Amino acid sequence: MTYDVDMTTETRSPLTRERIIEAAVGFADEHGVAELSMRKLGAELGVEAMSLYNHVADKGDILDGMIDQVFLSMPPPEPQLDWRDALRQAGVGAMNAFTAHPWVVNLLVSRASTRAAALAYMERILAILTDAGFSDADTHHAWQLLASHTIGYAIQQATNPAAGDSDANAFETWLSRAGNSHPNITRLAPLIMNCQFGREYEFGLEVIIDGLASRLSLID
Amino acid sequence: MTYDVDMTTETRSPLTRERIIEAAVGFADEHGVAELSMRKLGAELGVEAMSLYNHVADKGDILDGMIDQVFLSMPPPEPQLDWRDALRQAGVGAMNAFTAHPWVVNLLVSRASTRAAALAYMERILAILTDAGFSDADTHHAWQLLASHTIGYAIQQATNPAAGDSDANAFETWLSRAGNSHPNITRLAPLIMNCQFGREYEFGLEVIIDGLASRLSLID
DNA sequence: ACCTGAACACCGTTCAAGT
DNA sequence: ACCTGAACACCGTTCAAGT
Repeated sequence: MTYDVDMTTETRSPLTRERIIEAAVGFADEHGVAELSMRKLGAELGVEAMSLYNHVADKGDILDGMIDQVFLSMPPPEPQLDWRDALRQAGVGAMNAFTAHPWVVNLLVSRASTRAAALAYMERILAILTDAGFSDADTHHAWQLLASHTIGYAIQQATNPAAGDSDANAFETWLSRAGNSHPNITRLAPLIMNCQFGREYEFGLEVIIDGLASRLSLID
Repeated sequence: MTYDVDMTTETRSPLTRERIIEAAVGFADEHGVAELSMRKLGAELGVEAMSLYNHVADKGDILDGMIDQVFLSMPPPEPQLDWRDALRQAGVGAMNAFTAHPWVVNLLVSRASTRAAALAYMERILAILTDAGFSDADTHHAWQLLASHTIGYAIQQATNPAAGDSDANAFETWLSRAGNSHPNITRLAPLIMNCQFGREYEFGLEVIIDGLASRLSLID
């Protein structure tokens, strides 16, 4: 005895590239990107691994799509903002996305591919700087500095020795064993273990923006 | 008929953890860390893959050893230096090591393990800052800022869209297709493609050191 | 003590076969 | 047009067997 209405079952919508990438992002958020495999992703979607190849070129295509989706989730800065506020908003928006999806910095490094969405983000920052009056050379310098700062903090956060359950333990056991020969780390251990990366990031962002502003004031 | 002296053959010295890691570093320098496998590494050493397990715990043990070796290759800053020069020397030394072994930033991100050699590097920087007169909180801020800057540039360099042979082409073909909607990237393309990351890094390092110095002068 | 072959459980991917 | 099972070439790793 069969029913016509099987809309109530879990897997209704047909497979698409979009749905596959969405599921991959969810899987990576939950289990980390290292655990992601075609077979597991297929199972997540109620399908065999080989079916995925009807909608994506290969696994790399999925990983690229995941990078794109994270960058697309960063809201564009509101256009009426002062360039300082625009940079703050763009920076914090990127940092938030990297915090929500820590695996993306791993993908950015390991794939070394320039994704369209990442270039769109870059274009936004370059526009802010150019409109603020920076020369081409200084706009490029500033982009490098801002991008490095953001990526650098995202990585510090993602690889924080004192984050996670087991890692905090690992850091403490290392301290109890090697602490004597590392007096400064020992003394600063509480600060290191309770590091608020978001605040550290914003502190550094202010330093950089101030530095850029003083450079701009030299010109006009 | 056998000879006692087989010192002339290629594989004389016995297998050790040290030799394995050394070979792994050389392999990664040449082929990239993604290509590294136990079987290939064994072949490189004239031995079956399974023999490696007599000297290392597992592949992760090798990867950790590779991280250690890169950090150990960074020379400690000369002790008599002014703190600004000491930071410059430590920063440039780290950047040079990351340039010579671009795969290490990949390992740092993907493994998220805190290695003893990396902590020794951290201890050096903390000592410089503390000796210069920074408070504990500011020493921690400064470490975060300097480390983020260094890691960030290393990654920008390792994933540079205009580096390598095929990637430069990829960036140019992307430009010819999407350049119209990205006027700032198009205008700055020559700067982007000829970016001297080492110089960009040092430019940013000076900005950071100046910012730190002004913070220090507020105190005394 | 150290090395090895065979085996196991996993990969990404191809391809002929199904509907 | 889309999904599948079997297969291929590769992983990391274990283990009993060799010397």
